[in-house]
Amino acid sequence: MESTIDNQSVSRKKKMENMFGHLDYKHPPRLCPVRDVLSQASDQWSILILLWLGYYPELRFNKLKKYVYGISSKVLSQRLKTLQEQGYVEREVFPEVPLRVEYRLTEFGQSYVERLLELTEWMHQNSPMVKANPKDYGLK
Amino acid sequence: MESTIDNQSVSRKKKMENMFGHLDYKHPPRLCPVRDVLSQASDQWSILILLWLGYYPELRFNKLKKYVYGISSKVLSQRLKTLQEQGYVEREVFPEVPLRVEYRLTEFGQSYVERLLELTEWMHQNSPMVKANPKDYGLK
DNA sequence: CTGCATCCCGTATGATACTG
DNA sequence: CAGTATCATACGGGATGCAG
Repeated sequence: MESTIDNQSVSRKKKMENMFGHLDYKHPPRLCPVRDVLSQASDQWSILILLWLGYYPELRFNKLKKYVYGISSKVLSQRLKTLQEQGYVEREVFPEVPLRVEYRLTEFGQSYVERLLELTEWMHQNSPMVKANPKDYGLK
Repeated sequence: MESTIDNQSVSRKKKMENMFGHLDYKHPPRLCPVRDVLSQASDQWSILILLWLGYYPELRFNKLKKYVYGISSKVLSQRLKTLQEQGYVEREVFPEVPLRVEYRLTEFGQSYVERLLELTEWMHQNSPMVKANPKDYGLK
């Protein structure tokens, strides 16, 4: 039992050292997976957007806006832009009348959503808080 | 190949339906694992704090502050408080002179850090951006 | 329909100083 | 040492309007 915890601990340390370098806070690495990357795509809105894009093969702007209930047009377009730049999302414009724009996950995005779902699912199953605090998200 | 993608897609949908209910945006579930839980513990500072607490068995306030370079006392204590309330972190006070306070992960926190590390490690290995954008985090 | 521009505000954050 | 209090500020994000 204790050895299991130790093994986990050792595994964690190894992983961290691989990512963060020698872990000397006086000389931190130039590249930080958390600060540089994860923080760009782990906020509430981005996660919800990505999950919905993982559920449907493609989604148009206003459809997405409905599913991610509560998000504003501005924030949605901002997040989509960032997610696009970071390589999670593809945007395709169909020059029809009226204009049609479709968003879909890239392969990289698909892969990220897999991990995200594992994390979210685990949260859903394990956190006592999620079951204790039902809320209304400003739905009308 | 295509069937593999389909299977992934089916798996994703199943997971989402389990977590989010029937996925009707007009009648969203009262409980949302992303909005209620994950968003509380997936911001940049919380992740870094948790990772460091996963690396060391326990850490004192100022030590933690040094490792999570760039964080202010205020924000650190705020996050620790939240993480404590959410059940990720334990706080122990030793009424010595000078005062000593130690923080450590709960079992739940340990478990979360495992998942966080997987995600972070994957980010580190897969994102092209993390390698493309070296930065200075205000270190002196 | 898509989604950007503008205005506006509350909160989060950072710096500094101070207390138990 | 471990935080809290205060102040100044930056940023996220909502509402509205409009352009392609």
